[in-house]
Amino acid sequence: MNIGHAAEASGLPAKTIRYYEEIGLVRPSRAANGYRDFGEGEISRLSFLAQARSLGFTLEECRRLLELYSDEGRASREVRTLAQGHLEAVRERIAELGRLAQTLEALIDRCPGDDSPHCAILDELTGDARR
Amino acid sequence: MNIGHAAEASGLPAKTIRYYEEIGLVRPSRAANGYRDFGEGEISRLSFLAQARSLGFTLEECRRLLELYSDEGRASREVRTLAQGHLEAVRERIAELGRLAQTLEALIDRCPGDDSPHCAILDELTGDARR
DNA sequence: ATGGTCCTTCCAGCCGCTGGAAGGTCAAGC
DNA sequence: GCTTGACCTTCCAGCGGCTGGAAGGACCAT
Repeated sequence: MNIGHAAEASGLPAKTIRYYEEIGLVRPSRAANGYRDFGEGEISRLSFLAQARSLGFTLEECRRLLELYSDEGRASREVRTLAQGHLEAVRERIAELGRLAQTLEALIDRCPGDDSPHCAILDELTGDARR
Repeated sequence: MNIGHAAEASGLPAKTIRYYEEIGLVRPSRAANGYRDFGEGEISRLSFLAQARSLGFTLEECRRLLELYSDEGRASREVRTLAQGHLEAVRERIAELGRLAQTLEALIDRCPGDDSPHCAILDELTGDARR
């Protein structure tokens, strides 16, 4: 299976697959003509990566997840802990963005949004927010 | 005012200030010895940038905000629109991360997290989620 | 033989910095 | 006057995770 088909099968762009090979996440064999040749196992890894990435795991987390995936003797605790950590990071990010959104909302509310130059948003940015 | 003091005054690292100069967000003059020399105006711009960045505006948005800031004839509508767009982007990101968190939570709940190798998270990633 | 579609490698760029190397400048203390 | 140390300068490289493009080889159908 060459890279084009692997891309179609896994849902990842060919460019991304080459990149994943470069950083050692997949190791396709090579055909006589130099083309990459993806077997079942490699396709599985690629699909796995596509899924894990879509859940927001970093590539390093993906690397660890792949290790656990191919380790029959893994403890599910390890997977869970990894996922928990990621979830925690996502939640923190959400909280951070939530505070941001609130601040922005408040500022937008106080900006007239008309032809006049006065604007609470600029006031905040310049530190003229008092008054 | 040299870059070290400008950094202290604005709250931005000196490296960042140099970078901002490189991309044309600030234009400090130079002293005879080649050192950057920041006047009041430049310090204001740096503080403005620090604030705007902390509200999550991209550097391109910051550039536009600085333009509006120094345009006495601006219409506050323009600032508001820019901020609205940014807020919208933040909200979308929050929604996206919220969906992510929910999915992760559900998966984590279904993973025993013990010594056994079976794990709903890995099942999801491999596409074995049915059953 | 020709054309079109694949594949290969390599290099560069996105964003917003950040680190480090190599060297110039300045102020204080001996 | 000389050294030390803290500043400053430029330049280059790297982070994550790709993405685009150029230049050239391979394959397949006509």
